[in-house]
Amino acid sequence: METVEARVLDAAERLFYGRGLQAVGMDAIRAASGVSLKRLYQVFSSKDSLVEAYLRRRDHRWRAALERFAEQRPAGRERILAVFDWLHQWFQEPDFRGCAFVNSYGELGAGHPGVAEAARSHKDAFRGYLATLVAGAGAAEALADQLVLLAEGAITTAAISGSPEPALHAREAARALLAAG
Amino acid sequence: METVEARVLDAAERLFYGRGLQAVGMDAIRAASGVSLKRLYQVFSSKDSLVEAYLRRRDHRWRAALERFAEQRPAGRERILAVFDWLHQWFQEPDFRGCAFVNSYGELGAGHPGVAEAARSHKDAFRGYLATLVAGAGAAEALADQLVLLAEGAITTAAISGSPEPALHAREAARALLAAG
DNA sequence: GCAGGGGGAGAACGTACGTTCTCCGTGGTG
DNA sequence: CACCACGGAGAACGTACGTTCTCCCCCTGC
Repeated sequence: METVEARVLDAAERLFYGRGLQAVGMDAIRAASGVSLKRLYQVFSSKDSLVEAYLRRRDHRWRAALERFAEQRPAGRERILAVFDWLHQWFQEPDFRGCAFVNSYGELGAGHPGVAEAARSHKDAFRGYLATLVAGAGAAEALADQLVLLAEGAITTAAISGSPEPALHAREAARALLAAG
Repeated sequence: METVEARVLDAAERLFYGRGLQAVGMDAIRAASGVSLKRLYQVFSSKDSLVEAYLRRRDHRWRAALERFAEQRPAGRERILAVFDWLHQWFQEPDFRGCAFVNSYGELGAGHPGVAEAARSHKDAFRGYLATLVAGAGAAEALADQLVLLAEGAITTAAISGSPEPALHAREAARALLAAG
């Protein structure tokens, strides 16, 4: 009873995230979703609008998954370190290929304002979440910016190196910064 | 008296870095370099080989510029912090658009082994350089991995946010980690 | 002056893609 | 049964691109 929109977005996410935006044609999404081109264009008026819907849904899901995971740990330092444990788990998923927003921004960047805006707002929201965790731990607000860099760096480095280890290095650095602050 | 190869690589770097790999056609490189398609294909047998030459040259130049800058500071902690000062300068260049290797890897990633390998070896070399700086400062080797994450995160965050500030946050975090270690 | 070869401009070719259109079958409604 | 609105399959259309080819000019060596 899944809706057509959901089936299309599932296929789009698998393909766009796995192979890049420009490398995936609408026909590949039709084949992967089983939704005819005609119907597909009734639901998403263009490839651009499908790309933006993909990024929007991924942003919500990614942050919800992170928050669900972190909130199982006690607020404070524990919960901050949980972010890096979650990254470590994510990096080990077989289809992990880095940050969808960084990849999309790097591919289209300028010249595609919708994608650039999606990347900016995703990163802003992530920083905002870290800031609430930092406040909850009673640490200096500047720490949030530093944690963002560690997480961001870990995601990119894990993608390129193909190893989940950067999450552990980032976790250790975060621990040291928390202890120093 | 500039060689044809250099003119082509200059144009390729400007266009590939500024707009992405797939968004730039060979004809745009011909127009920007003033080298005819025929000559262009005599020097680079395919677009793929031009892309790889672009990444190779950029890797060398980028690391050489960083090392030239850092070596003006005294070895030790000063020289490690200089890395982040150099990033801060880079982020303010008007055509800064993040890391060419991260962008290329995100765009093509799997399915293009030459690009993936170029990204891996660039990041390895950068980590290697930081490791020598860390050793020169007498700090624990694990610090190199943490500094990589800060630098990597700063590059990506600066690109998406459009602000050079992440370099300062990364510098401050590096200072704290150095003091703690 | 002249033959020949290298190079430039751009056409040509094959392919891929975003988007739309045509044609047909089907299932619900009187 | 007759009608029709919808949806599927895939052809069609316009464009863009990687790569090669054609044609012509100019420069060199004799």
